[in-house]
Amino acid sequence: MKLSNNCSFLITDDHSIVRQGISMLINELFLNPKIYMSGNFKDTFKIINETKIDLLILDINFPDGNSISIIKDIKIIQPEIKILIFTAYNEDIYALRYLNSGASGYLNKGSSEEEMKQALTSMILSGKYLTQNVKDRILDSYISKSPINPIEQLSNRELEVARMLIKGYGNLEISDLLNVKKTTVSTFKNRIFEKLEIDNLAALIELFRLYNDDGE
Amino acid sequence: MKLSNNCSFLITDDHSIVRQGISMLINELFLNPKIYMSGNFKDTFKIINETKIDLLILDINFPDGNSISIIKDIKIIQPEIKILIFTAYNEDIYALRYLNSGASGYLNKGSSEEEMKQALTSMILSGKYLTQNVKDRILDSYISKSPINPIEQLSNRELEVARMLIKGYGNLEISDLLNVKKTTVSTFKNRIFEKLEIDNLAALIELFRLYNDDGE
DNA sequence: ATTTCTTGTAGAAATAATTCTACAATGCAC
DNA sequence: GTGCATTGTAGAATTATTTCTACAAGAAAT
Repeated sequence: MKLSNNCSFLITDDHSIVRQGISMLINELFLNPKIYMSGNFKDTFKIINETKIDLLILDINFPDGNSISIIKDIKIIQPEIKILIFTAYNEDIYALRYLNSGASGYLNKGSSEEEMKQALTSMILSGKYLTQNVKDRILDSYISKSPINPIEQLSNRELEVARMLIKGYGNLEISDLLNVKKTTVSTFKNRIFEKLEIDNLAALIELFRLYNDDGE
Repeated sequence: MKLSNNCSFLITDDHSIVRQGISMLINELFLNPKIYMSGNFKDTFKIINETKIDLLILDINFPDGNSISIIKDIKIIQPEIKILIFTAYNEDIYALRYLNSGASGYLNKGSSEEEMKQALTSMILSGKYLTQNVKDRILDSYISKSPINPIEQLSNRELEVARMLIKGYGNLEISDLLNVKKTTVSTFKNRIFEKLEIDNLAALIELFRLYNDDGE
C-alpha cells in the first residue's frame, strides 16, 4: 500500500545512476509523486525557485562551507522544504553541521535500500530522519564534549582548507579559490595542525584516511 | 528492442542505491538477464565461485593494490568473465592499471545513464568498453613503453628521498639526514615529481599507496 | 552584561622550497 | 671506446610558506 500522494521530490546528485535508483524507490513508496532531478546546484536552485518541493534529497560530494551555505540559501527560498542529506561522508564529522544548517535528515550512502526507504518515508511523514548514531551524537553534544574524532574539532572553514590541502593544492591556489590572502591560508593551516597536533601534510593525509573521511 | 538474452550479471557496489540503478538499466537493455548483486568483495567471491557470470560491474571505492589483486583472483576463477570497472576515481590515474590486471572496461561514475547503457551493451556485445581518453592513454603507454609501476623509474637516492617526503619530513630535515645541501633535496624532489608526472606531495603519497601496496 | 574564546581575516618579517643552471662521475648504447 | 643520458651534487635568484602579531565579529561562559 502506497503512502501519502502528490508529494514533490527533488533529487540532486551528480551520478545519474543514483538519481535513477532513488527515483525508483520513491515510485515504489508513494502515490503520484512528482519527481524532479538535477545533477548540480545551479539546476537545483532553478527548480527550487520555480516549484514547490516537499522533499529535497541532496547528495553532497564535497562537504565544505559552500554546501553548508547552499542549504541555508535553499531554506530561505523555501522555508518549508525538507532536506535529506545523502552523502558518502562520515556522519560523525558532518551530520551535525548539516542538521545545524537546516537539513532535517542525514543518510549515509552505503546505507541499505531499506534504510533509504525508511528515510524517505520518515521524511515525508514526520519531517525528519536520524540514525541512532546521529541521535546519540546530538545528545552527547548537549551533555558533554566527549573525546571525539579529532577532525570534528575543525571549523567549517578549516575543514574546507584541510580537504584542499589533502588534494594537493598549495597555499596560493587555495587562497585564490577561497578569495582570501595566502597568509590567511597559512594561518588556517597552522590552526589545523595545532588542533590535530601534527606538523606536516603527510600526517594530515594520514589522519583523514584513518578517520575514514575519504568520501565515496 | 532488447538485446542478447539470458546473460548473467553481477553488480558489486557498496551502495545499494547504485546497485538498484544499474540493475534497472540492465533490465531495460537485455532480455531475461540474471542479475546478482553484492555489496562487498566477500560476497562477490561467493557468487563468482558458484555461478557463471558474463559481466561483472565492479565499483571500486578505494583503489589500491588489494583491489587490483582481487581482479586477478576473479579472472583466475572465471577467466571468461568480463569486468567493467565503475568508479568515481580519475581514469587518468587508474584506468590503465585496472585494464592491465584483467578488467576490460572502465567507466567513470559521474557518467550519464546513456554512457552506462553504452558501456553495458558494449561489454556484452564486444567484450570491452573504453572511453576515447582511455584509448589514447593506452596508445601513449604502448608507444613510450612506460613501465607499469612508475616508482621503478626512480633512482635509489630518489626513492630514499621520496620515502622520507612521504613520512612527512621537510627538505631541511632530509638534507640533514642525508648530509647533503637542501637545494640538493629540492633537485631530487623535482626529478621525482617530473618522473612521476605529478606536482605535489599529496599526489606522491597517493602514488605510493597505489603502487607500493603489499596487496600484490 | 561583560569578559573570554573562537573564527575568519591579513601584514611584515623570517624561513623554507623551488627554479634554473651547472658540473663531474657513472652507465650504457652503438 | 666514444658520445649521450642519468645520477648525485650545489649555488643564486626567485617564490612560497611560516611565524608572529593583530583585530573585529560572533559564540560561549560567568
